Amino acid sequence: MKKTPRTGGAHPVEPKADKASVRQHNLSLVLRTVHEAGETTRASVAARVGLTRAAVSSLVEQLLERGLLVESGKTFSGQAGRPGTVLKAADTGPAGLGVEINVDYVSVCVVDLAGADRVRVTEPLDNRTAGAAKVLERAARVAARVLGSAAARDLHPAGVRLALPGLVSAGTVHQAPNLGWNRVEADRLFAAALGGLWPGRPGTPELPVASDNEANVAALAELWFGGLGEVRSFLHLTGEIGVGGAIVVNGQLLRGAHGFAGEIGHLAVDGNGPLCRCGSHGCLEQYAGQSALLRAAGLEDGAGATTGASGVEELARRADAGEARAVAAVEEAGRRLGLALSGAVNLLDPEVVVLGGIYPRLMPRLGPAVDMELARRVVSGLWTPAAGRLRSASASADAARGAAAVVIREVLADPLAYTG
Amino acid sequence: MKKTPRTGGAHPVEPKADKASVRQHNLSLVLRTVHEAGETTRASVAARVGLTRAAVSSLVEQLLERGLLVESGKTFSGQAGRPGTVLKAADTGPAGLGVEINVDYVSVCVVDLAGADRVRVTEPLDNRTAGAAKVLERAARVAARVLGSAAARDLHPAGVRLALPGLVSAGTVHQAPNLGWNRVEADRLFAAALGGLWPGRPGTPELPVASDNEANVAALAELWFGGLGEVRSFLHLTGEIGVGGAIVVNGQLLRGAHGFAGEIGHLAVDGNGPLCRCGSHGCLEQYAGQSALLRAAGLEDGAGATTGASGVEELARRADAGEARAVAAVEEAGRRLGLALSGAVNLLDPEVVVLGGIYPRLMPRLGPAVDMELARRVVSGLWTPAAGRLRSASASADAARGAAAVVIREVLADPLAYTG
DNA sequence: CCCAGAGAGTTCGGTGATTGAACTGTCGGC
DNA sequence: GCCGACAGTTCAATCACCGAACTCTCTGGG
Repeated sequence: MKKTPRTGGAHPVEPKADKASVRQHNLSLVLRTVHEAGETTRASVAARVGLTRAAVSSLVEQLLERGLLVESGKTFSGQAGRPGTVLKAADTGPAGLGVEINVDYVSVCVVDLAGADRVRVTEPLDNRTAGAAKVLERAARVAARVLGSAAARDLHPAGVRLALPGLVSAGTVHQAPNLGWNRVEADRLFAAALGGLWPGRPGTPELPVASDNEANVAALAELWFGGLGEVRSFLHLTGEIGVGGAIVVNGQLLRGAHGFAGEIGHLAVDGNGPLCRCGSHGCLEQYAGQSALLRAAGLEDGAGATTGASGVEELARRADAGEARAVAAVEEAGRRLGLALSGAVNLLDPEVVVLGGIYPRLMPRLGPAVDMELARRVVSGLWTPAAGRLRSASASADAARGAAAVVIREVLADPLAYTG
Repeated sequence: MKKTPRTGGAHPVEPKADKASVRQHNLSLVLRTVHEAGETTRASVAARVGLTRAAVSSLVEQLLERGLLVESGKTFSGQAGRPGTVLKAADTGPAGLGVEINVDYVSVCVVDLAGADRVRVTEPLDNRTAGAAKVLERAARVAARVLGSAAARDLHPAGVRLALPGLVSAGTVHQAPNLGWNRVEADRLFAAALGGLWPGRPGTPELPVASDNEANVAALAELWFGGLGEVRSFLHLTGEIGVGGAIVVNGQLLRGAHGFAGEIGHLAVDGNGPLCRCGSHGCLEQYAGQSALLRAAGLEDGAGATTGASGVEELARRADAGEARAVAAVEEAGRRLGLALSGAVNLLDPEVVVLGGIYPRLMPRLGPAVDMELARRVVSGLWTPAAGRLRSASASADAARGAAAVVIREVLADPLAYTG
C-alpha cells in the first residue's frame, strides 16, 4: 500500500477502514456476486448485496473498464418492465494458473474469472526418480506451453499456484515422502525455470509463484466446483499412496501455524501398530493407504511399475463381486478410516466428510464401514448413516483446478490489485 | 438493521461496506487498541492503527461520550513536547457477566471493559443431583446477587454468558454427562429465573443470555488473560472428571458446524479399549481422566464424596515423591494424552498445546511423557520437548472470567450497539 | 529568562463513495 | 395507446477520513 508505519506493538495491527477500503470491499463484493450467480443484472446484484442500484452501477462500470466483467445482451424475462443488462465475469483477461505435481504426472490448468477450466494439459511423468529441480523444470516447461495456449485465448494468469503432495510452508516443501523431496524451495526453483521459458507480457510484473499442499487445494476445488451445495465446513480426505487431508471451516482453509494442518494420514489408529515411514507407529496410512489396501486384498502393489490405478480398479471389481478377501480388506480399511475420522469429527464437528482419491470407487463397501464406526464413536450422536454426511469427492474437482482457482479468488478479493 | 431484503440466493450475503460500517469498524478498532494497551494517548493510537490524529480524536470523542473510554490526566514522559491525554477503557458502564456452572460449584463474575475481574462469587453446590431447572435457578440467584454488587459499582452487564460442561448448541445443552443433563434449554430457563430476581435497569432491554461450552470459554480466558503472549492458535485441554478440549485458531474459537468442536476427550486412543459412557470404546477419557488416573494409581475415586481435588493433590504428592505406582499412572496417562494430542496436532498444527484442570499440578511427570509421544508422532518434525510447545494453563484464566470476557468482546466489536 | 524544537491535540477545507429521489428507457398488458 | 413495472442513470446531499495549518505544553539550550 504505502509506507507501513512501524507497528511496534504486540499483535499485528488490524487494518483501519476508509473510503478506499469501502470501495475495494464493494468492488469485490459485486464481482464475487456476479461470479457466483454466473449471469445477473445490476438491479439484482443491488437487491442481493443491499447497495443501491446507483452504487452498483458505479461499481460495475469500474469493473467493466478493468475488463473483469462483461455485458452480454439483455434479459428477456417475459416479465413486465425494462429488461436488464446481463453481466458475466469476463472470460478473458485475468486468470489463474494451477500446477499439480504428483507422483506420476503433472497437470497444469488455467481457470478464467468465471471459474471455468479453460486450458488443461496433463502429462504422465515419473517424478519419483528425477529429483526436485528436474521435476520442477519439467513442470515449468508444461506450464509455459499452457501459458502460450492461454495467451492465444487472451487469458493472462495473475499468478501461479503449485499443488504439491507434501508438507508445504512459505514456498518450501519440507518433506514430500512420495516424491522423495526434502527442504525443496519449490517456489523459487519453479519461478526461475519458468522465467527462462516464458518472458511474460511486456510491462507486466513477473508471475508470482506460490505453493500449497495438494490436499488443501483439492479440498478447495471440492468446495468451489464439487457438489457440496450449501456446505461450507468439511473434512476432505484423499486416498492415494498416502492419505492426505484438509480442513475447511466456513469456506476457509484451516492451514495451521506452519501450514501443516490436515495431516490425517498419520493419525494413530493403533498406538502399537506397524512402523510407518513417518517414524511413528500405527498411522492410518498403514491401514487405509493404497498399498496397505492392495496388500490386504492379496493384490500385491506391483513394485516399480505404477500399477496403482489398475490395482485399485481390480480391487473394486472384486469387492463389488463380493470376493471375500477383497471385501474384508476394504471393510477393514473402512473401519480404520472410521476410527480416525471419528476423532477428527469429534475434534472439528464438520458438516460433512468428503472422501476422494481411490475411495469413491470403493464406496459401496467402504462407506458403510466408515459410517458405522462414525455413528458409534461421534459423541454428539448426530452422525447417522442416514444423514448422508459421508460423501464421495466430485470427479471434476481436482487439485490443479483448485490451485488455479485460488489465484482467481485472490483476484476476486481485490479486483483493483490486478488491473488487467 | 432494517428490512432484510429477501436473500433468495445461495450463501448468506456478505455485508456491504458504507460510511456507517467504516465508522463502526474504526470505533471498534480504536476501542480495542486502547483496551489492549491498557493506557495510551490519541496520538499513539493513531500511529498504531494508521488513522490520522484528527480521525482518532473524533472517534475517541464519541467513545468518551458513550462512556466506553475515560480520560485520566496527562502523560509526563520526560520527553519534549506537549504531554498526551491518557486514555483508558472505562471501569464503569458496560460489563460482561459470566456464569460457570460446574459439577460441584457455581462461579459468577463480572468483567469490566478493561478486562478486569471486578466482582466474583463462587458457591460450592452439588449440581449433580439437583436437576437442571433447580441448578439454573440457583445459579440465577447467585447471578442476581452479583448483579447487585456490580450495579453498586456502576457496572451494568450487557449480557450473560453461561459456561456449561457439555455439548452446547444454540442455547440448549444437548448432553452434559457430568451433570446428568439432556436437552436442557439452559438459556431460556436461566433467563426466566433471572428475570424474576433481577428487574434490570428501567429503560434497558432484558439481559441477553447465551450459553457456551465450558472448555471453549476456558480456552478464551487462557488466550486473553493467560500467559500465551503472541500465541494466537492453540489447543486447550482441561482435565477434570472428563477431558474437555477447545481449539483456538487465529484468536478465534473453532466452534464447528453444530458448536460441538473440541471434543478431544472421546478421541479413540485404543479402538478396542474399555467401554466409555459415551458408547464408544477406548476414549482418551478412559485413560487420562481424573477417575482413571486415580484408579490406576490405587487412589480409588471416593465414590459419592467429591474427593477429586484432594485425590489429585495426593496423587501429585506421591508422584513428586517418586512412588512407583503413582509415577506409572501419571506417565501412562501422559503417553495416552500424547497419543491423542499427536493426532490433534497433526490435524490442526497449533502453535502450542495448553493443559489445564488437574494437569498442571502433575506436569513434572506428565509433561515429559506427553512431549515424548508428541515428538515421536508429529509428522512435521517440529515438535521437540525443547521447543516449549506444551504449556500449563494459567491459574487466573478460568471459565467464568472467559465467559464474561466473551460479552466484553462483543461490546468491543460493536461499541455503538451497546449505547450505555 | 527567553526561545527553538518536539510532540499532542484541534480546526477546517477537500475528497470521494454511498444515498435517495427524480428521471429516462423498455417491456407487458389492458 | 396508456399505465404500471422494472432497469439503469443522473445529481445533489451526506459524512468519514485526509492533510495541512494551527494551538498548546513541555524540554532544553543559550
